Amino acid sequence: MVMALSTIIKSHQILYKSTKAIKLNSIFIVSYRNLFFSSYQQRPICTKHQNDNFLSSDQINISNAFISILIRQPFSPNNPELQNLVPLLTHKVVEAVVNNLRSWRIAHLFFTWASNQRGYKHDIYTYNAMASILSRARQNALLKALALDVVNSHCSMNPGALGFLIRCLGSVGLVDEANNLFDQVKRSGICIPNSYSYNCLLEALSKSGLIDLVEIRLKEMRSLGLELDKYTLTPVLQVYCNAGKFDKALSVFNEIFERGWLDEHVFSILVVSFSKWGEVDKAIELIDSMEECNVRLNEKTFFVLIHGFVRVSRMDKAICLFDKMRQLGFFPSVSLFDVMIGGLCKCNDLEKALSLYSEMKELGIGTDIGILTKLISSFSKGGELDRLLEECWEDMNSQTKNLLCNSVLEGLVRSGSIDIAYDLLQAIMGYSSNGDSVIVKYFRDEKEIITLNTNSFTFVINGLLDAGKLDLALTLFREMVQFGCNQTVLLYNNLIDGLCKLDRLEESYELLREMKEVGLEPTQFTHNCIFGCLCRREDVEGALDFLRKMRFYGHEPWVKHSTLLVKDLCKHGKAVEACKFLTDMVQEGFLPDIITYSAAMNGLIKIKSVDEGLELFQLICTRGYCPDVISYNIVIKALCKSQRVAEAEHLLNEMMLKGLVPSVVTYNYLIDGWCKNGEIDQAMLCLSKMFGKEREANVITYATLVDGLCNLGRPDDALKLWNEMGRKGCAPNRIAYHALINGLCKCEMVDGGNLPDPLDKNFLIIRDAICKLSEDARTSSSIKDLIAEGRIPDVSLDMHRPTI
DNA sequence: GTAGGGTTAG
Repeated sequence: MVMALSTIIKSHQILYKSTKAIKLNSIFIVSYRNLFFSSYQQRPICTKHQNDNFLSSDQINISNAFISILIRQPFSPNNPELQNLVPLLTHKVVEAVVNNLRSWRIAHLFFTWASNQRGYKHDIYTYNAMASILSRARQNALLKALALDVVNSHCSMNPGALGFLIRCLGSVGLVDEANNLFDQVKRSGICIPNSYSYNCLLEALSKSGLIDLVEIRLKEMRSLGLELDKYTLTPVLQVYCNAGKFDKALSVFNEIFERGWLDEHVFSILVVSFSKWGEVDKAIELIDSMEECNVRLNEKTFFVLIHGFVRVSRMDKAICLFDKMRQLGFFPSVSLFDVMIGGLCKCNDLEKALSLYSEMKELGIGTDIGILTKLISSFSKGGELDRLLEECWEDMNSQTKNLLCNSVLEGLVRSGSIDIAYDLLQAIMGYSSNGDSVIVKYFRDEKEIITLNTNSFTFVINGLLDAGKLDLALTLFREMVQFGCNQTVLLYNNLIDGLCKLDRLEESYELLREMKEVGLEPTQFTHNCIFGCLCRREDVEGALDFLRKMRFYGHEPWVKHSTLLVKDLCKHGKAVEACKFLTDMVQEGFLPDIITYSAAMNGLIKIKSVDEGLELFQLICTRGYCPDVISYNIVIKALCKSQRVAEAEHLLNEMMLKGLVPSVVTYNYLIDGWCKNGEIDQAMLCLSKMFGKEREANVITYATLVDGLCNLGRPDDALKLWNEMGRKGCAPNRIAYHALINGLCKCEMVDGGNLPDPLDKNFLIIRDAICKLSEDARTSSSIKDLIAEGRIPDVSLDMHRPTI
């Protein structure tokens, strides 16, 4: 065998070159490892895996031979070199090869190839080696297949091996597979699971939150007389904690306690859960009792807990833990100070934040610019920035002061103190400023060391723009150049945007011209600010001209602007012009979208005719647009309003066939159409079909139907529906009340003296509606008129009105 | 340092 292998290995060029006249001994491994390190970045063989320790030198060499073939791409199962090695395939070799290939893909190809070789069959160790690699690579599908393979192969396994496989499955969430595999091997007698196997399964089930299964398995363990240990109960505790099952978690915790298994991990699970449940006090109590048990939280748990407390703004407890942590001898990191100071700033406990900052300095932790920035933005909010500066100014070198300057500017702007920011900038620029802020004084005294940069100006200019101080922003923009700061595209954009929003179009053009002159390329945003302004002005020709210029830059006009233009034109009765604009846009190569066309359709319908709207609808369909629910709604509405409900129904079917889900608006239009068409039954049928769907009927649906029913002289049904509306939890509004009272008046129920008995529920409804309408300023006068005319009763006289 | 525009009842 040694001879045969020697021949094979010698046939490999790589090995031959690197190993020269090699013998089958450990020298080969060393040189081979070097080879991989240098040229293949391969993990060295025979170091990481326990199993490798037991490999004979033959086995090592065979594994190496396989690997050297496998890492040469591409892998081919019919490679004669591989075939030559088949007689040497053993479980140990397969395991070593799989474990030492860097690529899980190649490992799996090899693993599959091996399973197809005559005379070779995987055992649980090769399966597990592969499973472990697949789980680390998160190859769930392959891992699932492997688990099935294990079961079907009936390969024997001990409880430990079963546990290992279960953990592989569990770690990638294949918990059903783990559970099934467990049962299958147990049932078939392949393996008799022991406590360890069960513990592995419990851990997997717990991680996936499967409480029921955890309970079943635990019971199973108890009934089998298996010994429970710490590792059995810990996942049980975890699953209860994660599910918020407070009592059960506590009872498991107590069992762990009674059995003397309490450790740091168990404590941490419960403490972290308490904090997640918001039971901050209980968490603290538990930490105290841990001390009695001589168990310490570790640093990571402290960190998690403090973070958690800060997140829910329980700074008192966070401070408590922070102190405790330090009492226990942990040295808080700068990131923990960051979290604590950040939390205190958020809660506006600036006093404490500042004192923590001092402590941090005393501990010799350097000034952190992130922490200072947090402090600065809070202190500037509280107007006490000077106190902070007093505290930290002396600790800062000129570089830090310089860095801090922009943070101060940013903090001031962000906290809304744009005036102070502006004063500060002016002071550093050497201009006199009106402001007398202490912050300004600090920096003004050291203005020589402060180098302003583009960011300094950007913060303040943007702040001024947000505050609506466009002209001040423009002045600063002009001045920044003298301080050697470059004007940027961002600044030009923001200023142009500001000008356009104020309809100062000429100045925008001026800035646009200027930015091009200084070699800054306008962006889509720049152009669209101006395009939007032209659209808002309803300047169709201007917009089209500008759009042609934009095309030169390859910039697309934002369709929201075109839509706005179309909508505004339609609003002013210029639907035809709107359509012309769209046609021109298309000719320029810019295609409107379905929303723009919907706006145009709606306009055409309003101003011209239903048919012209429909025509546009058909046209865009033939051009490949897919109308959405709203575009269908627009045409359905048009058809319903003009008594062409059958056509509307046809469109409803069409949209549903396309997979569109009609909205409540769609149904409301149709319901109104049917009501007006005298097809009230159809309308009521529609209502009944809307129940239980996502498109639940709303107050408009009911008001429409109430109106419809009253118009058909069915006041009793209208009142019935009104009751139903209340039962469904749909609150009536002013329009609905109006529809009811008006409707009832129309069918002479109210003024005809046919009111229900005052003790009747319907009477109360009517009275309530009249009250509501009387209370509303928009309807009170017309209600008064109706009362004066004697058409409806004056309910204000009714002093004994029971509440409904 | 980049959005959000089109459709309901009396």
